[in-house]
Amino acid sequence: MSARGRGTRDTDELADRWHSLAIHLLRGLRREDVQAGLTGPRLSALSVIVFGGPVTLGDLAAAEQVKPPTMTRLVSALEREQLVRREKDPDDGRIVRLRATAKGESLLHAGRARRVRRLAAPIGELTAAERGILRQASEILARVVSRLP
Amino acid sequence: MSARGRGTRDTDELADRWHSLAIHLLRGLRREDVQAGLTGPRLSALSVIVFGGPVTLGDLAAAEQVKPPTMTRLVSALEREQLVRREKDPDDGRIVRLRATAKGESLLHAGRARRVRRLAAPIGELTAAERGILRQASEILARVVSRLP
DNA sequence: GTCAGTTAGTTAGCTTTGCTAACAAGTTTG
DNA sequence: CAAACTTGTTAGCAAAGCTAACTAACTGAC
Repeated sequence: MSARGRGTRDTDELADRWHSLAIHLLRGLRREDVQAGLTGPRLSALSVIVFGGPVTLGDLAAAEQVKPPTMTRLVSALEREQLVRREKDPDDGRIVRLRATAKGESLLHAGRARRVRRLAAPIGELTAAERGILRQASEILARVVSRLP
Repeated sequence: MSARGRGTRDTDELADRWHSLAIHLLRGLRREDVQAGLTGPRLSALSVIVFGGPVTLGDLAAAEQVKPPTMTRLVSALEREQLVRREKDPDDGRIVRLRATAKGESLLHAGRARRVRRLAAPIGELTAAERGILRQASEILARVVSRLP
């Protein structure tokens, strides 16, 4: 079926609903991010660095769907708080490699736990079947997001 | 089952997954919002005004999960572009009631259509069953968001 | 009826995040 | 080697979020 074929009305309404949902979900969690000592974008970038090993600044910007100057600033903030180190690449002097410090790792885990706890509370109240639907939907939606034109 | 009972690991992972998904969904749509002539928060506020009839500034701020000063500025921006009118309440001089102008309504619909089209493209490629899951999940997640502590 | 307290919204000032444009330094290639 | 490309940074702008402090208007107790 084509993207504008049958079920267009349905599709549009779904799209709108998810857009609004994403906005409200993030606003609901923002407070917690701040309490964790890191804002959302910083936490998100730190998370990629922690789990994705040493990574270049450009790759990190691409992963976070952000332009390089924005990532430069995010990384500088993380470095100022000693959560991340910039390392020179021995082979290519232009490249900056990013690595999390021990402090960065432990802060990430603490912050993530605190944030997740907040969202996890109401998710934990759901039935197992409802959580199953959320799980399936998250996989579908991840695919949708990765295919945004 | 309690919120921290069985399935805690599962719940935490779901929470984390949805948080990250929301961030990336919004970043993917940001470009389109700008092209629509309105930023995301403005579009979102305008949407509440258009569909929710005349509404007070405080109620709108609460609905958008934002503090009053933030909403004052969003509304001022919308008013400057003549998308919204501030109206005095005849009974209570403190209250500001917000109403969309005709221009505001048409711009909302145009912007919404443009934005939705972008997200709707990949959603339209899904099977009907997958869309069904997304629909169920959106209802479940809306309940989750409304219960964020 | 007046005065204290509360409520609704605004103003001022700060931080963070996003962008583009312009630049510096390093690498590759012709 | 010089030209062109790549990587990251700096500078400067706008938007959105906040708190603190203020004005104006309403309410209630006396």
